[in-house]
Amino acid sequence: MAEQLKDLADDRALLGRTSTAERVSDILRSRIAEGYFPPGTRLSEDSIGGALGVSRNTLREAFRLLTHERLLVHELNRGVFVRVLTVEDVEDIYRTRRLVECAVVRGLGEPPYGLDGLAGAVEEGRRAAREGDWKGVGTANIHFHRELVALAASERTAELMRSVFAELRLAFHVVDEPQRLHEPYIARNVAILEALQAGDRGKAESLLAGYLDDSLERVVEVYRRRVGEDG
Amino acid sequence: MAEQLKDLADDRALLGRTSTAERVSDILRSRIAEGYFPPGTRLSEDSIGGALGVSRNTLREAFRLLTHERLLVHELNRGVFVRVLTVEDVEDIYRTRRLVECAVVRGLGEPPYGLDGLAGAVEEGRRAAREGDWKGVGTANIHFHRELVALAASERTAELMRSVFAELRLAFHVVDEPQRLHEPYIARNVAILEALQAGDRGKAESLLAGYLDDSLERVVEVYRRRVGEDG
DNA sequence: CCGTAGAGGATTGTTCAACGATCCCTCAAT
DNA sequence: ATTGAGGGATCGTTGAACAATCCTCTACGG
Repeated sequence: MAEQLKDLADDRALLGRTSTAERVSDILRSRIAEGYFPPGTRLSEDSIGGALGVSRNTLREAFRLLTHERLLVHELNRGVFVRVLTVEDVEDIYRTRRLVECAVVRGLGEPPYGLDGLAGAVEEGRRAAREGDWKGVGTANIHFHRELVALAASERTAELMRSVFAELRLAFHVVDEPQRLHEPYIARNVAILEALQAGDRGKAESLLAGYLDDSLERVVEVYRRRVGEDG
Repeated sequence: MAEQLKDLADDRALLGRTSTAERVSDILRSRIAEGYFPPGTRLSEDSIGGALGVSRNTLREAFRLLTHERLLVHELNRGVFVRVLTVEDVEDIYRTRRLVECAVVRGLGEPPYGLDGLAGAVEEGRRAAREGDWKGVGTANIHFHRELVALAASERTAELMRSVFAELRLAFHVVDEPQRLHEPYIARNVAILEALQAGDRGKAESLLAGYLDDSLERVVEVYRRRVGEDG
């Protein structure tokens, strides 16, 4: 009986957590993630509230949730906009990623590790690449690194990085050259995974660090050009 | 509860400045930090909104800010409560601290570093200790580690840890043996600072790791006993 | 032709009242 | 001891109202 109650307690998370504001924010979050609302878009209270059939108060509550996640920015008396990351933001994102992700790898105990999630993300990326779905490759890439962070088995660390990866997607949407951006890193993720499978943390960490440095450089390079266009 | 509401009404005078919701959250945050609202307390929208003289909408926004900082937990249709950390939470907090703080030290470039903030926090702790203000020692201790994280010069990393440290304060308040908890670590912070001043990152990192391990053990030990009392 | 001031419309900021939904407590019945 | 019904309290959401602010378009003067 105790077993069953424990399992039931896990399901509880799937049950009650559905206020209207949260559901609205879920919808908007995924719309933003998929690029339906590109960075810079203004989200009008009237139109979105009307389209979704919720009141302004509820919608504003959803906006606030997403603002806390740094996906929206709020400008007084002007409304909320999908965040436009600056180059400094992108650099800070990668600074955080390098700090945390490398620390996760370094902090791993003795092998073997639970690498199913990582292997799954690698496979996901390969499949998307075969189908020419470069956006899907980018998503799989993010999944790979999210799984990597999950190896630390720290809820707080995972949550921080979830938000950081969501921000990173904003940068990817601005860049909008998904193949050039994501293709080179499929092989590198495989190499990291193989190093971990071999139990070689040191190699995995240095591969990861190199990956992040290269990725930052590439993203910033394209990003700076792209942002320059608008100004 | 009646006492508390009366006192809250006195804070109403401070409500002259920035966004109302932020000011409300400032008030509540410090009230929680000082233990005025102990963990587990339910914060009623009606009574607190009435005592502070703000509308429910504004108060709910303040609640949301604090919920995002993990100081409050929100239960659907039940309201918000001051968070009660579990032992697992405390362990996760220290897991995150160890991951991030050690990574920050490891990731430092070549010396010298900007250690003024750290030195200031050490001095703050010494002064509080001289005055027997053990709660102040705990605060200074947190400041020390916040300054340590600031060395990474990453806005996102700093923000994560700010929230983690705020949570930690909740644990400290439950434990409520500030001298036993904080006194031993004044000297250890000094040692870490000196290692950094000498440019010895490796030593600083191992001192820091040892500090965090000991601190976790001590907090968890007392915390588990303390939580056991309530059950 | 250009720049500026101002009027008007549109949008957001804030509060309030109301109603339904949910939870908790109590009490009676099995 | 467990179940179920009822009542009271609180939360969730909506809709409306009004003030404050921003944006656009127009008209005026240089």
